[in-house]
Amino acid sequence: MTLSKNYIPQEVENKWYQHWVNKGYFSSTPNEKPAYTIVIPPPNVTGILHMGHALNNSVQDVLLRYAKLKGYNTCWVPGTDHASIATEAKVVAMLREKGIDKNALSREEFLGYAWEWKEKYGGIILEQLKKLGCALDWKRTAFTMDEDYYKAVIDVFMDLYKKGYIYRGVKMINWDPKAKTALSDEEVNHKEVNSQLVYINYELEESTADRKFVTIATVRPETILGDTAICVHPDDERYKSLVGKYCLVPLINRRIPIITDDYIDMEFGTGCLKVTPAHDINDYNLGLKHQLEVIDTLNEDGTMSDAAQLYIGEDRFDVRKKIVEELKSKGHIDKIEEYKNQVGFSERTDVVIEPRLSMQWWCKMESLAKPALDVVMNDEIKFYPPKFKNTYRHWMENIKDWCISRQLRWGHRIPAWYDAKGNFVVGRDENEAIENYTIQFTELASSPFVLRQDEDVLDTWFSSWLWPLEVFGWNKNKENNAELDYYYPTATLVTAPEIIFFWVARMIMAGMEYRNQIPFNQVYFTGIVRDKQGRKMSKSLGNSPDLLGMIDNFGADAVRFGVLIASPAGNDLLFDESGCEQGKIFGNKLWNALKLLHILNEKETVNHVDESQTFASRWFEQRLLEVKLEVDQDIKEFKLSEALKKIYSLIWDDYCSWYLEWIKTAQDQPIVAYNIQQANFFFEELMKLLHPFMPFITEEIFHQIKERKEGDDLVIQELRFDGELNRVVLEHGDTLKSIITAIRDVRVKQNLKPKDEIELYLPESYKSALQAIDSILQKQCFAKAVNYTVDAVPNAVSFVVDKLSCYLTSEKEIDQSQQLAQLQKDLDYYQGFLESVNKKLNNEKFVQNAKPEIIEGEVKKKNDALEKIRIIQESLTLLS
RNA sequence: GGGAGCAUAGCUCAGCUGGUUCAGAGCAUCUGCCUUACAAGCAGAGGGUCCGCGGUUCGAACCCGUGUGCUCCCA
Repeated sequence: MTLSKNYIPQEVENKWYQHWVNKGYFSSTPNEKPAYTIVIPPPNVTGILHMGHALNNSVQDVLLRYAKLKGYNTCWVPGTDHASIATEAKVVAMLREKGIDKNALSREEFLGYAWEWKEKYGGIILEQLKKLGCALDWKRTAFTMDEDYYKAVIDVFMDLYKKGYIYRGVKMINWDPKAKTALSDEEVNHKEVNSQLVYINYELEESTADRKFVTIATVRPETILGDTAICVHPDDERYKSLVGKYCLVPLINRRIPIITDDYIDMEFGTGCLKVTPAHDINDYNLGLKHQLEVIDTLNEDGTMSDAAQLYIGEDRFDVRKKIVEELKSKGHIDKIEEYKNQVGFSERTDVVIEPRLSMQWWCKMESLAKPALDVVMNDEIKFYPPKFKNTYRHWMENIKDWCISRQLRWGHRIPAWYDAKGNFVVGRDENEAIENYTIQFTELASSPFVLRQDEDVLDTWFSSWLWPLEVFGWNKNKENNAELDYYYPTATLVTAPEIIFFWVARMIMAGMEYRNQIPFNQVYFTGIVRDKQGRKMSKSLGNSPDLLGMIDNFGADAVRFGVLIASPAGNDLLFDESGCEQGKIFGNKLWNALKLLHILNEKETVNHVDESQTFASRWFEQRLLEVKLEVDQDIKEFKLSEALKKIYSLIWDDYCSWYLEWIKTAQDQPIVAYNIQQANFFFEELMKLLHPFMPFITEEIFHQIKERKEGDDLVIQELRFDGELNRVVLEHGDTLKSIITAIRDVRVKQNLKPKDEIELYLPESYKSALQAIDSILQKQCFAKAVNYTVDAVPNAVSFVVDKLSCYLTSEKEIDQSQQLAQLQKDLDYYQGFLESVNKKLNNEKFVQNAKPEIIEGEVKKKNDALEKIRIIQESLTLLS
């Protein structure tokens, strides 16, 4: 086998993904092993892969593949969400390009186009997840509008309606004038914007000598056309005389009363509030209280309605400008101030939300929320990081009824039917509705009647809250559902904190309501992906990098590396392409280690004759076990970047820089059989450990280490944790590394070339411990000999490693001054250190209060420092 | 307005129950090396008022208070 100079990901990634899928490695069926289940947070069918997905899915893939390594029967369910508002917007835009108006189409025609669109574009993101290497069980791919899923959503609606949770009612809702639909509170983003606070004079009906008008302040001057009162605080001395009188709305001269309410903030503006019950939630409540008229001056598309009297059919924002000009020219403006205020924007269309009175379907939340709150607060479901428990509790304790209807066509159509008079019944289908109608409205049903189904659909989250249940056929197979029993509750949900209320909370509610079981054991909230400047990556900013381009450029493994290395548990992630670069370079390092192994495998082998020849392999075996244990713990705590860093360092530093160098032999020299055998074994183990993070290259290397039988693939291997850690061997390894590094440092400082021969002297007292490693030392340091001595060595460079005083001699001249300076520096350090330790030990209070083991430690430190000072002073005497 | 979090090397971040495994890692920087796996590399090194101030303590990056700056969530 000849290997290319560098690793070329493009040549292997597709091949292995195809192989894994063909072999069915990702598809799971219940068996006797424990299950480890993840359901993917279903991306929108409109979605294409962006950084958020890359992070989220890389994390899930790591967790899943790691669980596989630990012997679980893993199942990761893929799928997509129909995303009613986003998809409908896409379809409408597509139709517009074709010159088709949505409103000219029948419902069926529109849905025809929508399905066509979904079939064409809806699977793109899933294909992209394959590129990323995600070990998804494709046979289980689900869609929230699949036939069975659709039915489950309708059945849940029916059930909650029967339980009295779902009702119909007129309330102030968030209206999206672009999508022309109601939104839930969670779909509204509040942003601070620069506005103008316009002070407008309303003429009094009965003006007096000193007062002809009242002045109100508003940021929405166009809404004055819907005003039905002016309200002041009952205690406001300025306006007491006006209460109960009337004034006139400018331009239209509507006569409106001046009322009082202690809701008014006397400090804000002029202390006079214009009341527009149709267009503000607070004004609406005031209106209810004071029985004010409600005048809806806006159409559903955000233009002025007939009721506005003026500017009919013109857009609300155009009117805002025009009306100010008109008010100005007619002398109604007192002044205009710059003002910052919070404005709601639609999560999906980003247009300014209109508060609007509207008849909608609602779901009562209180009794659903209670058990869902409990299971999180008592840690039955664990949140990582736990700080999100607070957020969750706050929302759950202040939960409001959920507006579940949307004035859209793409989605689950509300299963309610109306007669000509507006009476309604619910039913799974028309027949059931008719049946229910004849029961509920017996008299009306006795003469011929026509039922018409509600035109609206349900909120998308009203379907996705069933995701962990219905992907396993919860509603489809109500009885004896072995799949659901086996895979549910799922193990881990990996998601963004942004959808904690939208989705996470509601899945917990659905799980508790319908199975009295939590839907997942733990929730890991990933951080928000930001760019180098710390800005959130978003479509609108256009600062999300082109992921497929990056995968083409660096390879999927490198992109995963770049994302995961920057992803500390629960913190935001500052993404920078240099991480991918590092991943690519790491891949290349692995490739080169493989090449060296090939070379070593070709060598003649010899059996070892003494233990020091196998020390390297015995040491690395311990390091490997040590890191496996640490990584295992890190992954349990979702410290994925920590885990990856440890594996990276284990491979690059311990395996490549130390271990392979230690066992390597000169070109014409044979290699110790035990070492080369272990080197291969370790490399395989390292590939297993790294595989969850970088699946492609590890699989490729696994197959390049040696010829393998059909079906002997890395992806299905299990990780071994053999034996107990031998700390003595690890310490010896550390000592060995320290001595080698110290000698290299001396060489640099003394201008000794790596190949200038030296002779090494180590303390006699450590002979028994060090002899096991001195053959490595000799080879690595290019030492002619390793000697043991009790005395200081003359004409030598001395250096201190741990508690060892070492000397080396060379043919070449030693630079005394350099050596002197170094020793003096060391001496100063240790004397300072000793002083600080003595300070503690001489402090009575320290000795009284500190724990015994701390004091013991300080005494030990003191003795170590004294020993080192003695050694250094001895060397100094020798030099001078 | 209410709540949560963050501030440690030039950059990105670790740092558990207060004590030397405490001042760390990676990247970047500097120096020397074309040493036959790897110059996408090897070897070595430098680099910090642990945000400011005050307190608790024998002892504080860590605990408490306070100020400043930033981020997020909710209304």
